[in-house]
Amino acid sequence: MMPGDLFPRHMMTIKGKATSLDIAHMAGVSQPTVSRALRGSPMVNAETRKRILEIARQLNYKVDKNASSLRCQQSGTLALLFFEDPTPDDSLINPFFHSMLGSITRACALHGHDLLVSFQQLSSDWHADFEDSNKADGIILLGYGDYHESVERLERLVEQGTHFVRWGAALPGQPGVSVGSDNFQGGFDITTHLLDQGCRRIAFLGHADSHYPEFAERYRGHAEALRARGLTPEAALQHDAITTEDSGHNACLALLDRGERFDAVCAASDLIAIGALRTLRERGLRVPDDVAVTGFDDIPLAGSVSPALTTVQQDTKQAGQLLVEKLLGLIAREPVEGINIPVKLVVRESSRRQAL
Amino acid sequence: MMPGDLFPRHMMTIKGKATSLDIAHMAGVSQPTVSRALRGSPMVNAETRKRILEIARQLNYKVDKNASSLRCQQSGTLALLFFEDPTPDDSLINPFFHSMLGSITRACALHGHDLLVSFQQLSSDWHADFEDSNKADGIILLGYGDYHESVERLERLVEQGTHFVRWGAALPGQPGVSVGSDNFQGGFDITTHLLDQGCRRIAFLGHADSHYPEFAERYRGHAEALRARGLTPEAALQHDAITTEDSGHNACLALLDRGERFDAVCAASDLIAIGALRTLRERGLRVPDDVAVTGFDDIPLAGSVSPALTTVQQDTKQAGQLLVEKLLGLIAREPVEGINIPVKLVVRESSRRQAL
DNA sequence: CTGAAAGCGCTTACAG
DNA sequence: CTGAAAGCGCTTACAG
Repeated sequence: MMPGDLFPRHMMTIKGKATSLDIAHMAGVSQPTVSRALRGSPMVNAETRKRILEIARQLNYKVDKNASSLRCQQSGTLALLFFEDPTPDDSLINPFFHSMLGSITRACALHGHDLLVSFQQLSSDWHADFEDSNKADGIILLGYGDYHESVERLERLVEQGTHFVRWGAALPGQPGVSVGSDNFQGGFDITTHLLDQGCRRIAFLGHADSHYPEFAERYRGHAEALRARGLTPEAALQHDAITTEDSGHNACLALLDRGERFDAVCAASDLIAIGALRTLRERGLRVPDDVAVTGFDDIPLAGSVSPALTTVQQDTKQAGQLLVEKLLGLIAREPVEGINIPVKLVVRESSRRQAL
Repeated sequence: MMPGDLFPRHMMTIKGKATSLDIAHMAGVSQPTVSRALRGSPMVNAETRKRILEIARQLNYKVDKNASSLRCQQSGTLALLFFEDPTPDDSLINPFFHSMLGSITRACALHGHDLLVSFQQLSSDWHADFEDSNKADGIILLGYGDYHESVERLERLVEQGTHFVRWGAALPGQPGVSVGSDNFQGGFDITTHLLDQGCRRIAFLGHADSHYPEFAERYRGHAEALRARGLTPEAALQHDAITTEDSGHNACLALLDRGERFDAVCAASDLIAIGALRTLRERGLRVPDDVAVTGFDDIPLAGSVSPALTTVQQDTKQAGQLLVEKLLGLIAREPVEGINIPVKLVVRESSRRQAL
């Protein structure tokens, strides 16, 4: 170290944040060597590295992510876009997505990535430019809504070469990579369970068309289970509903007011089922004795409502992990396929008939 | 434009993302002019600006955030750190925090900022270096837990000059800026309500000491309400609990097993109250007739459990907004004070006595 | 109103 | 094993 050269740079920046150049001066090495040492490069002398690391620790030095991201052209950050349903009011996010958020953040942390979160109105232009601006290396799309309204934008993302995965039914012919639950199997299993409980006329609450592919798959499983027992699905027993409690409440009400008779409600989601529970309670119908009720998702609420809700559990932990891993795969330009994750039937009181 | 100079730069980068230099070449201006035009600087000729904007649109150009953040030394990003309670398992985040997340993301968007989300184990070292690495301009801390365990780290953040706000009881002598609910008033109001319903022996479920300042404030309000009616708070009627359903269940059970008699449960949170509801149901006690029950938070579940839960509503919308605004104030080096937000009593069936 | 120059703090060839 | 050089893509004085 040259006497006249003592820490001039460091003296100047001591007030602000320390940079790798400050450390270089203090350690008497060049700035690239500091960079190498901090990144654990093997081509740095062990003692030099130790000295550098110690100084960095003392100065509470942290690598400037903007600089390193700019240089490396990748950010180590993923973006999560939540799409909200009609309710643009406060904070009524589907509880199911909350679990997903938890597992996604955890999976990101596990892979050393940070997570940007953004809520989107379905209608508005997607704020999907996190990748374009190099703030994120890829995007996770999460949220129900009319599939037909989003498919065009998905295609544009594919076209632009944006790295993204979406949570939803993984069906052939969709743009991009999807990770979802095995909705068909879930619908099949829970309907079979209702049949096993002696139910014969099962109302299905939830959209059953291509606008809502996940619900449609659940309905397909539902119908298949009926047919497997020699029953015929009746269109009159299906009523559209989106995944809110109110929507479920209204759908159940509509069927009752229309004079439909049924001994079970197979709801396309827990929130819908909880809305139906309310309708049935208001009408003095006992659950499960008069009408058995089932949901889908196994949100935390499902076990706490009264009667506790039989439902299909989605494996959110695995889902979050897979979403992150598939996305990282895409970013690494590996071949990536969509997947449907196995589900699990969870039987609780809402469908347990006393007498068989 | 010199003939020999036609788009050479552009030709080279047309495969990758467009940069401001590409646009400059195409528009026949210098790169700084492009930068100015895109940022809406008034010192750019209107026609030039128009031409530049059009080219940028065609190329789907987005400003590189890493470059601009590096240059400007600020990221336009805030970080949200969730601290989780004991349950390191999956995704059991307090539903109350979910609402907060919603309102915080919305407030961020409103102020043109992005949000990084990270979950922390309380025990581990805080991953609070988002600001040190220039990934975020400031940090929002969110999560219950033992205050004594975090206060030291909060002090270190203050010392380091980190910009942060935390959600929690805003009490004198705390390090940093806190935004919280008026927990004292909430505890006072809901206890007064129980007294108005004819309750006389009210159990309080939740920690009531300085380890959990928010709960302690609620208890203080509770005790004050009793005294205002000439009653004396009894230590035997208070039982510690953290904000989980299980903890509430156990606390209520412990009081019953200990032989305490009470005609109301004033729980320090909705989750605790819901746990208590379960205990009471298991013991064959009717709510509200035998025991009235109240919570605190007004999570979505509160209105859906049976009987629906009387509780104190925290204004999460305003909370999220204030957290973001206070933090932005700190970042802008404005003087910023903590605040306690007014709360609202929400009366539902769980405390409505038939006969007064 | 516009351009040439400098520089934010890194990482990565390249040369030794 | 280490250093000098270049450059990632911006923004901001500075000069005109």
